[in-house]
Amino acid sequence: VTDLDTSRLVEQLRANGLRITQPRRAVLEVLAAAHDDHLTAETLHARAAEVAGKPIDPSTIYRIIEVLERAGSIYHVHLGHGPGVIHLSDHAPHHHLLCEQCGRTVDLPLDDLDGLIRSIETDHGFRADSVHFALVGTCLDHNQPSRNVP
Amino acid sequence: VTDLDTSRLVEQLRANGLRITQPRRAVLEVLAAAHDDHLTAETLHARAAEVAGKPIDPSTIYRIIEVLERAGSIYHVHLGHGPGVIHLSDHAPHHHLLCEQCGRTVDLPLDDLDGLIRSIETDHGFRADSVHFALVGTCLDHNQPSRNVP
DNA sequence: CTCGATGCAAAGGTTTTGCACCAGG
DNA sequence: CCTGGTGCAAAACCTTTGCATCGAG
Repeated sequence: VTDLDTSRLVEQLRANGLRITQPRRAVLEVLAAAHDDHLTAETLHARAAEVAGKPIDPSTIYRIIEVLERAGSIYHVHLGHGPGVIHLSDHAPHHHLLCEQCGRTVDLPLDDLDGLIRSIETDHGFRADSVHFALVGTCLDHNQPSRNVP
Repeated sequence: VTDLDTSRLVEQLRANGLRITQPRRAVLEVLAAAHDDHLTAETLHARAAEVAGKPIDPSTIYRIIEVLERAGSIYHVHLGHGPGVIHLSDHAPHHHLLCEQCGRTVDLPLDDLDGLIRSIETDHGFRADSVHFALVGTCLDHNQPSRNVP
């Protein structure tokens, strides 16, 4: 499964005339393995370096994120106060409930919001990006350690 | 109206045992005058300094924001990729449609979302902050390829 | 070979923090 | 007065950029 995901991502890069370098391959493997996790650039950096077996420069990670975003492979959004988070764009569409207390994100199935988003588009002429949605608030127990917000 | 707002904010500070200093008063006046604008810290800083008639240090602004947030007077969220935005917490509840192309926010009436927010709370144990809502997407005037989402 | 991609280093914008001094109550 | 608040300066934090070099195709 992970290998298939990686190959597919590699194809997406090739289709855009981009080179498959070692750092890029490592990033793609990490993303494919992360499934629906929301990685920060820092986490992605650390994991990719581990996969590659050698250090990768942070700036390279950010440039790869930019390239992948333009290629349509990933999304990158700032949900709360902390760093931006990244995930593959072709996962099951979902939204994020972001707890401001602990920074934890809870996934919300698309259909919970689908009707709303549609009506906003017709009523307000605003096309909501269905995977970039974040609803900020507080989860019931906000004592958990956070990845995104201290 | 603005004066009343300012006094009320001053009372909120006093109630929390906080001192009414010149920079704080200036910030409160700016906030009261801003109505439902979504100020960045930088804008707040500039306006407060103007109101005070003398320079205020940026760090002071950030500390005031922190204090006001703890006192419950204001909210402070990061809607998109840019800096955080601030507004009073007791304005007419509304939500934000944030255009990623132009950064413009469109207000969305509360009742469009009220049912949804309620059902999220019961279904997911997540209390959405009804004034902190941001739906990221693209407004009609800017239906072009995005920097973030091609 | 050639151009795109990387590493390094430095700077960018936003926010936080340490410390000595100032001023509100 | 006396503690909380401020200004200043420096750093922390996340991210971007310039430039020389490297390596994929």
